[in-house]
Formats: sequence, C-alpha cells, structure tokens
Amino acid sequence: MLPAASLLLEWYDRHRRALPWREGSGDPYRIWLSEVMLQQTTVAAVGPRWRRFLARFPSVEALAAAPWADVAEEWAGLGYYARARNLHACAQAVVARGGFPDTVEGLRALPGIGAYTAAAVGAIAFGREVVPLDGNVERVTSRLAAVEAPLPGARPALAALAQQWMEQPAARERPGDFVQAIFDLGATICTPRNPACALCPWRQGCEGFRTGLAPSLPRKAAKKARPLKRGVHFLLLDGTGRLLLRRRPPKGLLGGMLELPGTPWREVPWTEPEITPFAPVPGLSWQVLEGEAKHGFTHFELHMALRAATAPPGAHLDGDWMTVEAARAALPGTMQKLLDLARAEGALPGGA
DNA sequence: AAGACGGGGAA
DNA sequence: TTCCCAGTCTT
Repeated sequence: MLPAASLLLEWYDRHRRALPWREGSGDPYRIWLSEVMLQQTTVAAVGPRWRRFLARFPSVEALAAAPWADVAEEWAGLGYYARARNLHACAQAVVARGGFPDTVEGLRALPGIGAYTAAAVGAIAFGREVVPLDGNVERVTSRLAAVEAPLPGARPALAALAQQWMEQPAARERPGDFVQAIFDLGATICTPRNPACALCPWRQGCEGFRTGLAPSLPRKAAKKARPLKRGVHFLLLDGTGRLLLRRRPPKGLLGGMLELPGTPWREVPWTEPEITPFAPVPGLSWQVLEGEAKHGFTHFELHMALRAATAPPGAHLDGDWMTVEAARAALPGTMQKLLDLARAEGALPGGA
C-alpha cells in the first residue's frame, strides 16, 4: 500500500529541520548552491560554508564574474573540487542564458547538475513534481518496500517507488516540501543505523519495520580495498615568512587547487635519486622532517613525507609565494595536513 | 557498469 | 577502524 503523503507532510510541518537555505523566498541561486554543496557532504558541514559563500558571492551574477582563484579559495576544504569548477561554469552558463531554467531537463543540461540535483532544484525551487534519488530516499524507499536487492542495481526500482509516492494529490500540492520531508525523515528518523521506527509517521505500512529488516537496508555491494600511496613534498620558505605554492592541473585529483610542490603519489616507495628532480629548486640542502602527514581519499590512502629549506634570494620559481596564514586558508585539507606536520616539527616561522 | 573524486562526523 | 553523507563525470 502507498505511504500517505499527507501523514509525512503533517510530520514535516511539526518536525522539519531549521536549515539556512530554507529561510527566505526560494531563490533558485540559493537552493542550487545548497544542493551542490550538499552533494556527498553533511548538512552540518555545509551550514557555515553556505552562509560564507553567499556573503562572498551574493548572486549568480557575482559568482559568474569572480575569478577562479577566488572561487577555489572559498571552496577550499569542502572537497570534491570538480563541484567548484562546475559551479563556476554553471553560474556563467546561467548568466549567459538570462537565469536558471525552470524545468528538470533544462537544469540537467547544466555543468555539475546531474539527475539528483536537477530533480532537487526542480522540486524545491520550481515546484516540479519529481523526487530526487539521494541516500535518504534510497534508504526510506528500500525500507518501506523491504527491497532486498543491493545497490546500485536497485536504484531504478527505488526511484520508481519514490516517484509513485509523489503522484498523490497531497504531495503534488507541495512537491518541494514533500521531497524535503523525505530527506528529513531519512536524516532524523530513518537513519542508517538504529532507525527510530517508534517515532516514524510512516511506521504503519512499512514493510521493513514489519519484518524487522529495516536496520539492515538498503543492502550494498561490497567495497574494494584502498591501496596505500606515498609522496614527498617540499616546504620552501623565503626570508619573509612566505612559502611556495603551485596550482595543480585543472582536472583530476584536487584539480585547480593549490598544493605544496612534491613528487607524484604512487604505491611503489620513492628512492632518493627519484625524489631529487621534483624539488622546486635544484641543488638546495633539504631538511628531512620526521613523520608523515596521512590523508584518506575515497579510493586510496596517502602518506606524505615533508622536506624543508629556505630559498636563495632572487631565485626565479614557478608558483605563488603566500604567507602561512593565507596558504592555510586556500589549501585543500590534504595539504593543510602538511602544514600541521611542519608546525609540529618546528619548521614554520613564528610558530604559525 | 565501474572507477575517480574530499573531507568530516558518528558508531 | 568503517560507514555515510541532499552525487557527478568519465571511461
């Protein structure tokens, strides 16, 4: 039987989360920005970053006109940096066409907007009657219908279930609220572990609750082991407390972001003669710091060693000299860990 | 269909 | 540690 949209909406009206992007009058720019930031990122992490981003780029026009270096700095630490590149490109496309498209298909054609975000912005900002399939919706649908087939194979079936719910008159009357109600149910009641079924407005008629399968759903395909990779990075200081950073290539891992110069990252350990050519200045005496900075990526684990030196005056080098403070603000988390290591080893000026 | 792509918080 | 998060793009 169909879970009643009216029951969920009544629950939502009493228990919905107070989120910053839910304030105001549904400006598509603010909704779109929140949805992109929320891709694979928790609500708690996004909250302050969304406010800060909006303060710096108050409109899609302001974002479109900003230089990439400013957008990259504002996104630093949030991860999945292709999102920031696509966000910037999307803003420019939106300005060029005179505003956001108001259809799911139109939104879907923009950079960085996939099936999920097109449906989410379509429903929340434009009242389209579509249910975006995210982790919450996968969990709620798989439990309601006790779908035991594993993800990602079961996705089309789960999407069809969720879309069926939207066909009810109560849901079609408030599409944006209905999808956000499912999000909130998944985030606060129908949680990955220890779901609070006793508090769930959809408990009656939930097949996962009835059979006791709910906590173990959705099932997922087994994950691959992550290999360990290593690299050696260089902390080059000048006489005035600045350090040398360079920008990574525009695509790929940490694409377009700043980094400390270093070797590539690989599973085979680096030998001394292999490391030397990657130093930003040849012939310098590098201090080898103790310890390693460790960072986990989705698909591999990374251990980074660090070497420090002071640059000879007047050396011409590729890259930007930045203060430690400015560097910390603009670097992705991976590289911030190298600064942490340098500080712990006393290799940074002024104990910064 | 499978892999690349960050980072943080909860259990 | 592992899991998961308001996923998208490339191959």
